[in-house]
Amino acid sequence: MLSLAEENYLKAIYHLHHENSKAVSTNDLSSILETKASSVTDMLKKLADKNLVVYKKYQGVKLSDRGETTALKVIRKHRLWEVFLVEKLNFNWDEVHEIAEQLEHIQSEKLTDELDRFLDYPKRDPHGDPIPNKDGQFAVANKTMLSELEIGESGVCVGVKDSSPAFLNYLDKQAIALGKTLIVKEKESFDQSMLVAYDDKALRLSEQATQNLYIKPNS
Amino acid sequence: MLSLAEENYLKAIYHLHHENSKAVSTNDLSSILETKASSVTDMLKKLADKNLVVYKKYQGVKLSDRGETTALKVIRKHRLWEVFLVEKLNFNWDEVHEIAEQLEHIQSEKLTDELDRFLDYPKRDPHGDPIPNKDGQFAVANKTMLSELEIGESGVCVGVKDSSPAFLNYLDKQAIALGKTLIVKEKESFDQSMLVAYDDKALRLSEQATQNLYIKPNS
DNA sequence: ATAAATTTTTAGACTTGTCTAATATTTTTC
DNA sequence: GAAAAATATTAGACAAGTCTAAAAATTTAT
Repeated sequence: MLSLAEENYLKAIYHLHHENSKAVSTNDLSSILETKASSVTDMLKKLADKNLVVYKKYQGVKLSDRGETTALKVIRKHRLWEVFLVEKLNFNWDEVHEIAEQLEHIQSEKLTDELDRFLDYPKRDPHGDPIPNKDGQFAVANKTMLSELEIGESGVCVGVKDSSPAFLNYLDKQAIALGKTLIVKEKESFDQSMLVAYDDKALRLSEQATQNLYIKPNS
Repeated sequence: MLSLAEENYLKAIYHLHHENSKAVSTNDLSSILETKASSVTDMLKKLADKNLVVYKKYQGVKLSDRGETTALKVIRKHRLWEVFLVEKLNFNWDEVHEIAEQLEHIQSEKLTDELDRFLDYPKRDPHGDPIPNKDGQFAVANKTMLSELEIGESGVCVGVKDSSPAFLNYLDKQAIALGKTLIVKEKESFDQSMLVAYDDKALRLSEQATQNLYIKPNS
């Protein structure tokens, strides 16, 4: 039975590893987890003792199979609860992360599986992230960053990389939501901003924005 | 912002106080909370410093107004989650307590209130206990222990005092559920057991059982 | 390829909530 | 109303998870 802190470390290692698939550094973990590097080192030793991670001093860390399974269970719970909050309890997609951070640590396999059934086995959370099934498996979507599209290309919004309330709120304000179709009208080489068209209007998006919106390209 | 341990102490003080309305003893708390008496003393000092309880050495403890409000919020959440688990997630009434013990500590007023709405403002949890509203108010039911009924009297099951899985399972096995009407046929003065009739059958219940079933008497 | 900068680890300390053992207070009993 | 029993508190210790400051290892730059 893992502590809340241990589960949070495993989740953070999972996410960092899947961003740039190499061993995760102490500093990256400390910045994500908002702790000091020395605390991270302490915890990595403990997780290594429990065979949840593979850790060699000064070499970074990665999850063991057991660690990955555990991380995926926590992520599954996090995303299912997010769906619940949005679909059943009238939450907006920018309000759910913080609460799901708490709910993801509730221990009850039956609870998780019944919640999954109650929500009708959702495949994605409100931010477009895939929900692992009971066995930790999930579909990898065919998607690119909006910033990768060329002028004239179009696609459907299918997710966000940055799911901070600030970004999600900004998208709400621009009426950009998952499912909307965007067409790239211009790309400004000076600042990498883009002019995109949707819903009969056009909008300029900063590089910051286009590098955080996932698109499923048309064709 | 209170810790999980602090919330559990407040809840335990609340429950013990409402059983036999006098100041709650250190030993009673330690037995409910499964800790040592010395740990209880330590925590009571801390809660007194935070003005959540009124505590004088060797004199027992009771909740301050602020402490009672806090305890009622935790109890409200516990009971709402129990309703959710039974009504929406197919749990039996003997399975929900343990999970609700975890869920009751989730911090989000909006979550609690939306859950309340989603469940259509339930008045009682699956064990018949009242659910405090947003302001901490709840209806006190007109009920007595089954053991208090005389021969020939009848009433409807409206709650259980002991909500341990063992007792709830026993009731399930006897097909006794909330809402059932019971009629007292015999009372045995030797061991205080009772013969009760319901659903066209008769059953002998031990004193242990009759002292843990709440009945709303007919007339 | 060495010096400087960065990253990581170690050592020792603090907080929360718990424990055991010893002591103090209250309650019960005779 | 004293002695015995029960209850409660204090003192000191420990584990988990964190911190700061100092030391060690690695990476980068010249």
